[in-house]
Amino acid sequence: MSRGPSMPEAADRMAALGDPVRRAIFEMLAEGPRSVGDIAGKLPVSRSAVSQHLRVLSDVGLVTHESAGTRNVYRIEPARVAEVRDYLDRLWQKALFNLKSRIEKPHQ
Amino acid sequence: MSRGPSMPEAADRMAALGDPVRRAIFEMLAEGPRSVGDIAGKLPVSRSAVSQHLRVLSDVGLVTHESAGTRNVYRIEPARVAEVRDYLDRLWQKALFNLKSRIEKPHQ
DNA sequence: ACTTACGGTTAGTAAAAACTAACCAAATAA
DNA sequence: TTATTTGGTTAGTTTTTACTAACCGTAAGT
Repeated sequence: MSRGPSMPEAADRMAALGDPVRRAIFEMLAEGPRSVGDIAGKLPVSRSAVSQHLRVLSDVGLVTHESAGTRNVYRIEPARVAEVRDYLDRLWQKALFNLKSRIEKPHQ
Repeated sequence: MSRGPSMPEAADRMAALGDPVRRAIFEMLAEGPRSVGDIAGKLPVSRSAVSQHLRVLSDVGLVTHESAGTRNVYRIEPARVAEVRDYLDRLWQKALFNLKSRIEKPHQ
């Protein structure tokens, strides 16, 4: 398939959502698009920190941004969220199946 | 509700799955229950590291263990995985809704 | 009893991640 | 033009995290 050197996958997005501040940012964006300063105003970290967190989220494709004048408005990319959800759903189904089929037969 | 001081939530489980080694362990366990040494044998980290990772996964309830003699067999707790999936699903739905309803009205 | 296999815990170290402060650039307002 | 707002970037520090090595306990085998 030869995807790029480090095309972000569901796993990378999971890591991005692992940080509590980034989760807070992400949940805010789930309510609707917001500017950087707006987000920073509601969190106990500096605007710079928020900007860096948004970069991480952006790198894995979970959010996109669009500049409106001097402001930068970020929004969630729902399709990427769905991918992470589906990744977990597959693991969940697999775990369910493998627990049912080999009950009490660890690693046979 | 007064849940304990640090009852693990979906968000905490997300953080636990943020580490690549833990994700590898978790995906192995999705195939079926395995012992600590067995897992360590297939990963480029020490048995001690695996033990510590399993502790993290165990603390957030994503896995459980059961000692069989001198071995300790870990398995996935599917219900907890489903909770994380549902957490993401709610965020996804919310994001979808809020993008549709207020198009081009950032933070109004 | 001794030995081996298995795994949790601790101490200490190394690596990664998050944060603030300072700076710079671009767009708007005056 | 000059000042203000907004936000990205960098440098440097602090904090957190992951890791190995060494140790200890327990269960089973001999």
